Amino acid sequence: MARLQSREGRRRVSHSMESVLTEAVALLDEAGAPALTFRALAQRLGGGVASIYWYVASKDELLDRAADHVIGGVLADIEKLPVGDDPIDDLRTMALTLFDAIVDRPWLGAYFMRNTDVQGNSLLLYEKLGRQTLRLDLDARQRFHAVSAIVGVVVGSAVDMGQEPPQEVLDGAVDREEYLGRFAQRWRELDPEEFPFVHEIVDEFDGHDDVDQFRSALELTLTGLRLQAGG
Amino acid sequence: MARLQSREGRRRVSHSMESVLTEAVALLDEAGAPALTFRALAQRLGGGVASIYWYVASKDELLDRAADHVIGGVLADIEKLPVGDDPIDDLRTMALTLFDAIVDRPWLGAYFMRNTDVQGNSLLLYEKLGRQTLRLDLDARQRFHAVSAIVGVVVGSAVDMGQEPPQEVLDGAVDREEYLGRFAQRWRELDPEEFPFVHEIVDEFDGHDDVDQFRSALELTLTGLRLQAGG
DNA sequence: GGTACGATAGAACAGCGTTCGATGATGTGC
DNA sequence: GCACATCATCGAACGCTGTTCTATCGTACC
Repeated sequence: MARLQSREGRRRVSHSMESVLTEAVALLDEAGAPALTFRALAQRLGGGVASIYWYVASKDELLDRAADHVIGGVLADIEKLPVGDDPIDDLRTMALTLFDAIVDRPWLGAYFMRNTDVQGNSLLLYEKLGRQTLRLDLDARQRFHAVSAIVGVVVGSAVDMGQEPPQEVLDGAVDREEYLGRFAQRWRELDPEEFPFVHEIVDEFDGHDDVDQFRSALELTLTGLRLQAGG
Repeated sequence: MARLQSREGRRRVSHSMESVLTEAVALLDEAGAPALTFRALAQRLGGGVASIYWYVASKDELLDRAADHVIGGVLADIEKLPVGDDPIDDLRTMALTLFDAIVDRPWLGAYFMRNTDVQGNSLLLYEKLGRQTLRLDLDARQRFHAVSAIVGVVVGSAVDMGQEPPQEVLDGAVDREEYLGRFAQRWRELDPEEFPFVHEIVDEFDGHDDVDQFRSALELTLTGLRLQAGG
């Protein structure tokens, strides 16, 4: 795709929507949201800054499309999943797949399903989730709310967990374990009379597993949903 | 508090942590996250930009503290609530109070409970929520997960709903109703064969009430929790 | 009254998203 | 083979941002 030619002057590089999004996501994955700048992206693509504006109208649109690009991968994974007997089991599997993608990409939460005009994959994923609720004994409103609830749990948990850690963790100077441990330590020093709950759960918090935490939250919602659908 | 004096030169203005946070939150509430800049804040306080740095070390810390400032109000509201017989009913009320505060402040979701060192109110709120779970028949891990789940639902729903609308809505040129209606219309034009679920719920989506949506999501989680606690 | 310190502020800096105008490359009609 | 419109690219500039530097003011204390 890259045809470059020059009489003697500087190179011209030709991109494509695909390559722009791929490199944008790569930047985000490698160094987090602040690393995605038009200048950094242009350098990676070997071109000029303004060229990117031929593909997207703004940084917001770039992130919308980058998000949808990632969701495309998630969607492909989800479509590979076997269809089970129990729609709620299928919902759980799909939610977990989505969670895995978001938890490593805190920026994704804020842009998921933000503008379905340019986010065809997100809409398809939404449809895929919703289709499971069609197999349950619910009315339209309950179905709408059910999918919203599941997406809410996924996004909420992922945002809560995946927020950009301070620089020291990103650098690798301090690992996540130790970072959490510091907070735990601070919590342990609180007055037990004033903070009985914090003391109750501090050991659980210290060194806890994000996926476990998410699974539990999801399970509560799915249990509620199952009950609503009549067992 | 504001003592100003000058022989003939320019005024000097004295602030306070309180006034800095109050004005910061006011800016955020009036015009959204992008409106909070150090220059805008300084002008509002009638002082210079660099003065703000005497109170906070960075914009991140400013937002951490602003978030906690708002949560302080939420906490006060929650402490006014009567203690009921059913801890789950109390959890619902508290979650709704928290939701109300976050839904109008999308930025809050991202900064809530981010750094408990400077967010004493958030920690107190977390404790308040958690204390309800102490009245339930659960183990420590379940309690930890329960509170995480509730916070996740609140933040997830609020972030999903409250994301900064495009400029036209913020200006008031287009109201929220119409903005949602546009998406609904686009959805109605999709192929019903390919998007059966979207068609099923599009009327629910169109003109839906955010609070209803959140209540439903919360109810699913609370139902699951009640079941987990043994009815 | 000098002096230390709490608090304020203007100016400058690097980096950001975005816009502008110019220019290279490409495909079409003749 | 050549003009021409269009697609795509790019460097430079603009206004804005968070942040830092350095200088200064005002107050309380000995």
